[in-house]
Amino acid sequence: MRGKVKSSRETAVAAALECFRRFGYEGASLNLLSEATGLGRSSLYHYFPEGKEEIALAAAELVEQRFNELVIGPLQGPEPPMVRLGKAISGLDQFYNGGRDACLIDIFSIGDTATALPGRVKGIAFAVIEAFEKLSADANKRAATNPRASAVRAIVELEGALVLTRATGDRTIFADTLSRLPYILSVS
Amino acid sequence: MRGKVKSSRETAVAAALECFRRFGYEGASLNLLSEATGLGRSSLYHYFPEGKEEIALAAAELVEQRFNELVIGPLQGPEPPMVRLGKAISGLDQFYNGGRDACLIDIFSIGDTATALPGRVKGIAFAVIEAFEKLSADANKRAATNPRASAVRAIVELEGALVLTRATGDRTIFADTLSRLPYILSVS
DNA sequence: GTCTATAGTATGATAGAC
DNA sequence: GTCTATCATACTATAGAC
Repeated sequence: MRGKVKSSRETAVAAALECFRRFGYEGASLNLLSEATGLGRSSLYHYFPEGKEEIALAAAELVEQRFNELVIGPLQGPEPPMVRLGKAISGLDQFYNGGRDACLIDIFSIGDTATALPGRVKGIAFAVIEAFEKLSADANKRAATNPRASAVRAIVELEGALVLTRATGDRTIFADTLSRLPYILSVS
Repeated sequence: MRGKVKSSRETAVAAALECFRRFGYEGASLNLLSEATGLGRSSLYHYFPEGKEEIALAAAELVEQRFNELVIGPLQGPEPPMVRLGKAISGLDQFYNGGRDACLIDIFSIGDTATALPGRVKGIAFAVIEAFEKLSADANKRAATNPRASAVRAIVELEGALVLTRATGDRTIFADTLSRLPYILSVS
């Protein structure tokens, strides 16, 4: 029985994640979360007894899992660096929906949001930086590049592109940044 | 009497701006705004009859004014491009408090925030892009650079650096981005 | 201009029937 | 597991005394 279709909780977390990305932590009210998940406020408390903070934490965990599948995993594959980066770029485009969806690193670092949340997304940020760093190091084994600085700059440009794409509505900004990643990380 | 010191409204807007930058639009409740401004909820409605949205709009206008003074004005000065950019970099460092304070372009583009707000900050974003673009064009009059793309990339890196600095607490990210601006804009 | 008081609504969260 | 009903609190906003 279990495993055949996604459980209510799983689908609920995915819907809640959309909510948080669109409206922010404070903006995603239980009413919105209830509508988005189709669960009813009380049912939400059945799946997430600790309330809103637990929903947000589950959303952050889902992001971590998806990022591992779509970005970090491909970056660590056995193929040549450029192939790995190509897969990661596709994953990033998918994860951020072509620049339309916000990043929790941005969203969950605003305000006095609950204690566990900023730490969780901070961890994801560092994991991505490390993965980019290793890729850049692999691609430049005897060159005098600075993989760490390049990796940080890659995340900086991705986060900035998402902000500016959201603010201006111009999705070419995000697309251009994706296409710049090989250059930023010195992977060719 | 009036004019000697800043009016209550002016100081209130400055305090409210701090609130919005720290907690976001939804997170900055009237209680927080009342505490921060020292005005009392009712007094806030005396200065801003339309309520919270008017306060946020006034904050956005203050940002526009400060940005003109600290960044856009210096960029348009008569000095050589590198001197102008140096002043703008100092202005950016001051405006963003060394990376500690968020950008309204980010904050006010989250959620279903009131109608006038996203448009207002979008305007500021385009104004900065244009100013950077002209500076880069001035500095590369017969070179084959792309001033528009460079200007967009400068804002992208600034916004991204602010996000990542806020999320990680590492202010060197913002400082490094400031020091990269001459390179990004091909101004030397 | 600032205050107290308060309206009316939305919030996060709980209890208990089914 | 989902429902209705409800709690206490916080929210934005208004009215009116001073």
